[in-house]
Amino acid sequence: MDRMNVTNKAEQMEQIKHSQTIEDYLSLIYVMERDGEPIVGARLAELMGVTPPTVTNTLKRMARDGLITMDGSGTHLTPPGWDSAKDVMRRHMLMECMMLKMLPWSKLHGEAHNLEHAISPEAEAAVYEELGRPQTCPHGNPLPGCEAAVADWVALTQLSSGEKVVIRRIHELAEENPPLLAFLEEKKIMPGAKAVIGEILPFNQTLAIEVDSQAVTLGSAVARYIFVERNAG
Amino acid sequence: MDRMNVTNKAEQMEQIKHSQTIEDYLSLIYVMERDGEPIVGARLAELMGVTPPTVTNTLKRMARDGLITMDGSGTHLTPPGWDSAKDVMRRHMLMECMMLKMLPWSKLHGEAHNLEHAISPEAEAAVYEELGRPQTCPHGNPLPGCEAAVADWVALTQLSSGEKVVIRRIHELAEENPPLLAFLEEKKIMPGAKAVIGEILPFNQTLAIEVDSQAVTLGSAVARYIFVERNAG
DNA sequence: CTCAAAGATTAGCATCAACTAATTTATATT
DNA sequence: AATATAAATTAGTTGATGCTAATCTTTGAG
Repeated sequence: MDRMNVTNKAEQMEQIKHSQTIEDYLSLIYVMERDGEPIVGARLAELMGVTPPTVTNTLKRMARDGLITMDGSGTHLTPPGWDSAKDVMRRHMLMECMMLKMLPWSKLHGEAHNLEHAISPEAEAAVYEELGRPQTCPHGNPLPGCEAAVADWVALTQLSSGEKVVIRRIHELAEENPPLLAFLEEKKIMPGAKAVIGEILPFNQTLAIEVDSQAVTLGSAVARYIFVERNAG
Repeated sequence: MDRMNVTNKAEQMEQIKHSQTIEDYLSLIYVMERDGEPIVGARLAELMGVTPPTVTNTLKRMARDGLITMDGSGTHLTPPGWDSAKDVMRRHMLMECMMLKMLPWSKLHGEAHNLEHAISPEAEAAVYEELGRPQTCPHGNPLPGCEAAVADWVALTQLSSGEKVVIRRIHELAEENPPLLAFLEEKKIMPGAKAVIGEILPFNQTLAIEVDSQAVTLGSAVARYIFVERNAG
């Protein structure tokens, strides 16, 4: 009896461990669901670098294991799915923070993508404390539960020419593109950088900004994923 | 032509990536080969926590992939096998060092056992520099190429009653036993601790030592795996 | 309303890494 | 030499994760 109670408590606290593959799917679905976007298998296939049938199979296993539901209303995380997904996301972001002093900014995501599957809950907690309980990752994305910390930042695409801003956040889905991250780092488009909005050319799907006295023209698909703080100098 | 040369150079430098399972086998075989012990499949099965047929199959794949040879003279690492094995060992030990400030000593090995498969060569190099190019892991085992740093330390089983020593090294194979590590940590039998050899009872297969004013009796199978510095009391 | 593009699924296959059950091969010990 | 113990292997199975080829299903434009 006593032992059963202890076990039950442990199960409530500790996260069930999933395979690396499943954890990767959970991360992607988490971001999409958090942002209110539909879960499209074809999109997952692109982001995961696998074929659509592989996604179908994997999502079936996830549904079988109670992580997601797939009905007429689309694909959605279940409550246990949310728990596991938040857990993976937090590990991912803390691993990015941990490696901040070791690696260039643009390589943090890739490194953390591997480390996130390997770190134990105990080590994760130690890192969290060691780093002063961060609310965002080095790209400015919020740790699960800290969404409020980023709520006021707006996408570049919502701004007008001439506005002065501070870069605050590169969205998770942009992080999935390593050459883009390297480009942004080279152009110093990173959290904390001051910027001025330049020419906005909707017909050309571009938006120019000046960062560090250097003009950079961004495609709108990228600009959509860069969030800034307004009225900040 | 130029591109091929570049590729070849890269292959010489960068390590070929193997599965976590194969990396785990490589680590164990590395330690056994380094110490001149024969590679016995049944021993690998115990240490890996799998059944003997699984070991047979896995070793076959490793031989097929050119990591080991299995002929009349036993099982041995090939030159590429040595390279990959050293690479895994170094990553493992550096991950132990990296987590030293986050986790209790007895949990470093288990954590690093997971992280070792996840860290990139670039991050590994950064950690190595950050930590001041260590020669041993927190258990006193030598990084590949640093064997000389531990050559003078002797096993507890080779000492006589009354000798004053400093604990220097807990052998890799002892690290595979988590309860043992917890026991050693609790008894403060860790690198750096001063100790005095107590009663040696060969017929009982025990050896007593005093650490931190506390007497501890060790089984000889454990004592064999603890190395100390002599004449350092 | 038709039809092409996009998305999802089915069917069939391969590899890795496990397992059990049974067998074979050494190695030691009387 | 005979036998007991230890080690290794063979055969057959499973599940996760991938693939290709082919086949539905939507769904958005005309």
